[in-house]
Amino acid sequence: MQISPSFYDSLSIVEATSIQKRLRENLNISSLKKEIHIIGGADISLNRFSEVIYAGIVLLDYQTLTPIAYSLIKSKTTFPYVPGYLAFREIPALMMALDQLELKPDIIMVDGHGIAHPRRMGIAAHFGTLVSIPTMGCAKKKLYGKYEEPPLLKGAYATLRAKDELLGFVLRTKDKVSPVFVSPGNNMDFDECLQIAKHCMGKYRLLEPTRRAHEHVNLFRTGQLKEGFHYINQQTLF
DNA sequence: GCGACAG
DNA sequence: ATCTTGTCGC
Repeated sequence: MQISPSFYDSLSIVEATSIQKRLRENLNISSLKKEIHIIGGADISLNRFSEVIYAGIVLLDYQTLTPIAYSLIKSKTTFPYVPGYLAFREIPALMMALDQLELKPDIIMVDGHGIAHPRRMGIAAHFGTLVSIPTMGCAKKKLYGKYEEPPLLKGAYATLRAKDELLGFVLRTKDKVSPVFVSPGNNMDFDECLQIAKHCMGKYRLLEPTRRAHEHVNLFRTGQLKEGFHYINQQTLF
């Protein structure tokens, strides 16, 4: 057997929904009270119409936002993309990428939503209930909730909410670009989520952890990087 | 019944 | 998500 069969692939949407409702009981949105030295960025890449998915987690030094190492895994998924159920499609592969890490990050930023989800179980929240590392989500588009457009200045933000419940934030990561949506996944609170997101803003629209993860899984899919765990050669100038 | 709808 | 040229704005 080349690829581990996934339990998630056998689920129906109805079954997936009940799993989300059950996992929601395990959510813990409270301060991580821990210093962050390494942050991980998680993302997946795939060819259209293919069941093969390329997953990756890139580790960055939190202070400098410099990539330190990365884990890449090629896997398969048959669970379809259905808004609200992204976790069932991507988590099995992300779990393999995490297991393969020889160095574990203090927190992980996942490409997708945390609790900014109809049942508060976006991929980052779901992943966070399955692993021992705090998680948060950063998505490029809204899935659930309402918000007012934040000012067009980098760093400006608005709250994302459902009824009166706070779900996350809509953050302008760069002047005059569409904002990103950040929300806690598990074992982190709202303020920390926002502070971390602001800390990770670079010169691009995407936050550095997810931007680097996206970059790496794409290089992997196109054959420019190899599967496995690799430290990044910190080349010294001169 | 009609929109909205992560990747 | 991925494909994909030119084009508009700063």
